[in-house]
Amino acid sequence: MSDQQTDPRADKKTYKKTLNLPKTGFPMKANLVQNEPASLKRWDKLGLYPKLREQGGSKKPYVFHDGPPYANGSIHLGHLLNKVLKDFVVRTKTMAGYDVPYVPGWDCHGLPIEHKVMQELGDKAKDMQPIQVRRKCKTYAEKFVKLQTGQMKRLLTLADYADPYLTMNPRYEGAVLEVFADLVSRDVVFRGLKPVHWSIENQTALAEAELEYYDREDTSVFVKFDRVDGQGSLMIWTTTPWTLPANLAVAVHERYDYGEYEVNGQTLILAVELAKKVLKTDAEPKTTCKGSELVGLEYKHPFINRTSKVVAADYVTLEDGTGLVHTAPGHGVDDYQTGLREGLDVYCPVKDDGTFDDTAPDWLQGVSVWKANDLVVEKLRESGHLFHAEQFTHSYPHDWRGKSPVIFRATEQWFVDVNKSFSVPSAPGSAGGSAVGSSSGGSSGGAMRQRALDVTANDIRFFPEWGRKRMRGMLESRPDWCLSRQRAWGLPIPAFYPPEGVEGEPLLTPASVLAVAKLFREKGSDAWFLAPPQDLLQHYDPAGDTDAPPWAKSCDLSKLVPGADIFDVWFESGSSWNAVIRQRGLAKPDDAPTVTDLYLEGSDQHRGWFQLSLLPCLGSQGKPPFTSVLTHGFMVDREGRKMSKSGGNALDVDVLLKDYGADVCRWWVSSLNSDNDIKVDPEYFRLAGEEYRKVRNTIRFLLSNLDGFNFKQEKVHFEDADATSIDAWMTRELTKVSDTVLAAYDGFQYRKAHEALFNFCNDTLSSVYLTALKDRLYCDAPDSPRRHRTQSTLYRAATVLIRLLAPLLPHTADEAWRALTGNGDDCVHLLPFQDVDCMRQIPVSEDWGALMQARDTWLKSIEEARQAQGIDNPLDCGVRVPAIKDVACASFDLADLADLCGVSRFAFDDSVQTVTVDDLRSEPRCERSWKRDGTVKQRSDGGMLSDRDAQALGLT
RNA sequence: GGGCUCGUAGCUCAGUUGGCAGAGCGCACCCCUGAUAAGGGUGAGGUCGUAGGUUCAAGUCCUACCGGGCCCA
Repeated sequence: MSDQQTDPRADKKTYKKTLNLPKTGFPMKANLVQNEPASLKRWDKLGLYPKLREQGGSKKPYVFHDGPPYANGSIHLGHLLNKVLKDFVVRTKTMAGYDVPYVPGWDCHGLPIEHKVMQELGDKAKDMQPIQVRRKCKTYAEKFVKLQTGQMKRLLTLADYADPYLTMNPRYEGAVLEVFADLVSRDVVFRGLKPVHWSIENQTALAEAELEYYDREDTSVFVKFDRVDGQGSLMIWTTTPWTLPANLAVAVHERYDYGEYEVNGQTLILAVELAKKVLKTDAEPKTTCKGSELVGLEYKHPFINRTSKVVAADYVTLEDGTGLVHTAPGHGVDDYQTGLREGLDVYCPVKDDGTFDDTAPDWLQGVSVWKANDLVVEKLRESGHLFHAEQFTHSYPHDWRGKSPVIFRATEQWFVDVNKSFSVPSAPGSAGGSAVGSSSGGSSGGAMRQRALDVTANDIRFFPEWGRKRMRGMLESRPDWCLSRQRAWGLPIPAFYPPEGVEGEPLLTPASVLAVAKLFREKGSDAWFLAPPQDLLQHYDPAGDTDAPPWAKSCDLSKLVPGADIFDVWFESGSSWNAVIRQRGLAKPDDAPTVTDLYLEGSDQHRGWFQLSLLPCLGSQGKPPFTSVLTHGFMVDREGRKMSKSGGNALDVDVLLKDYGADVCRWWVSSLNSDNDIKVDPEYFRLAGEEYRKVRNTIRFLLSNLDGFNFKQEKVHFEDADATSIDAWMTRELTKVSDTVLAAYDGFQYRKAHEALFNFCNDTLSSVYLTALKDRLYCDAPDSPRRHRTQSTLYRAATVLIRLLAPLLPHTADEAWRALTGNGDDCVHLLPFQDVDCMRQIPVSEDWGALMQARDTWLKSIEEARQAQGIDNPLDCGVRVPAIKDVACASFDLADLADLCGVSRFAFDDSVQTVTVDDLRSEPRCERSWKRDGTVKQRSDGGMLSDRDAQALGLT
């Protein structure tokens, strides 16, 4: 006995075995990198996604639509953020009681893939037919869909990966054409001119990505454009003299100063700031004016019988030239925009082969543009319009394949007119073939732009709210939508041109488009490149189509010439509300104001997918595709700079998953304010891992103290007398955290949920409640009512907490849930959030708020006293405090309060003015609970024990 | 250059209609050793991007500027 008293280790040995110490199979170490893939397999085996669909039959649907990432490359941090946020939506809405079918998709067509494939093919590409290139592209896209699918699954995202949507699938292609047919029937699709980069060598349009810039020496000229009123000349500058025949305007900047200068008896007008450099003189201008005063001034073309006007444009600069910009809408993008605004023709006298057509002056007809440069200069010199010519070296675009210089040239393209009013037949919506041709009794009129502005202002919800402004600005400034591209890898625009020798508009009617749609649905769009025209139109009868152009009605279909244009890929992805949501029967009812509930993408998609889904949907259905638009920001590094592979500051998702696991990455995502820029650094994942461990350990403590406890059989029903118990307080806290987190989930505020959950684990549970419980959990008799009441509460905490965490930490929550139920086949993801209404019935003293607030000051006093009196262990302290105003102090269990302070004894004592800490070291210590309880005395086994501990051991 | 947006503690972020600058992490010091590669307590940290203005009072409203981001040009 004396040994036991002198050697504390002996105490341990004696009584440790008599305690109810925590025990669980839920390990402290998560080992996510190994265990998460195992979870994936288990969910696959269980059929989690299909099971949820079965369950969902009776539930209200929540229609959430995935925007398609591009099927190219490995996923990056932006995908991680986007996909995890989307998964939060899917999982929180599912657990909130909705049916949330979620079809992931990929954007498969388009230039980046075609470009990559062409690069890989190298010289071989030149001899290949479009269909051969397309097959390579398809294989390429499939490869990356597969790769990315695996990576997205690894992020533990829940989606219909068994049946994703691919924009290159036949059923998808058919559905896109059905949307297009609707737009055609609204009469908003037209053919117009637009300048594009044109390779003369390959006689094809090129995209920006297919250009390579090299230095090139050209003749630059300063040219005098004589004023119609004879009062001098406008001086312009250009490095492409061959574009002068297409000059239709001169642009000035309204705010710049322009001056009239006398040179060799002529009056020349140019920007004051550039006069010295151009005229090589210090002469002062005769007069000056603002550019705005020049607007409207008429001038004569130097060698064509034509007058044009000065217009204003804000892209005019004072870096080169004269401040007066030669404007040829057929030969430049800026020029084209200006031309549109000013109502100028998109005039382009240059043919496919780079020679001038018969609208050009006769001395240029048939001449190539490169030869024309010299001819034009010579002509200007002869007529006295040339002020100066010099060789000029500048960076100039070249065809990436042939390395030959390209030109800007207006070509015929397909457009959607966003300013033309149309009406939409009333429900049922078309985009499936029901409404062909014009229809009466449609919905209200208005052009696409105006309709889009209206719904943006009034009907759509934006998260964050400023998305509304951003969308509006982009809609206001957008031009007509150019739908066509001159490429191979895409969805063909199903237009047919008349046979050679026949004049007329191309055949493109609602019925002809739907006929091709039907064919594509059956055979895929490869048919366009394989089948003869009469087969492409096998579902079409021109004679019965009132919209068909006259020539087509009597034409032998086999003589038609299929067009070579494909759709802008944005039209394909912008039709996904039809090609995925409506086609799969997932849409909201036809009479609902929108097709889906939510689109969620990066904020760049205000211009991209959001807008380009909104426009076709308004055109086809007369209503927006989404009720709500949720956006997130972009990844930047810790200095706030953009992340890029070339910048060397990009993080690899595979590496992050390997180092931290998906749940930690997801926990990080949930911690973000994702409205705006998101700073990323490896360090932040380490910190997220630390927080994750904290949460995991808290759950582990809950589970480890529920070992052997059967909630259904042993749960304690709270009586009124329990209202002042610490367990009642915890129950109230549970309802609070549940309310907070569910409200945050409902409003997509995952950061708020994250914060509430972490603080609940870290503070409410770990620091306050669980710490206070240790004594009773470990030392009370295993089946004591007090311990059972606490375990009932622990169980409730576990079930509420684990389910709230499930959307954020799918693996860990699942693992914990199976540990809680003891059934390895259970799956928390098949359950709704825990209903806490039954817990609200449990009586709770309203005094707990004041007590918990007071606890902070008690702890501070205890700390100070321990420092002052040299008391190491708080269990060597007793605390006496004066009664708290308006609190029924007498009704509280002093043992609860002592445990909340971590001391051996607690009392309300009106004889003290302030918190008083007593040194209890002279009193005997219970060798089992280590508390200096007043009841400690020697027991029948010889140990010094308190009443409670003696009772627990059955000793007297 | 234009539209939208952001700048608060070392880090991540809260800060409603103007009313005494907050939380968590990290850090420092201490405790426990019966959650143990865990757990608890206490504490230090800020000229709210800069400069003006409105106001009794500004992180918050206004103006300009500086530095980021997205989308355009």
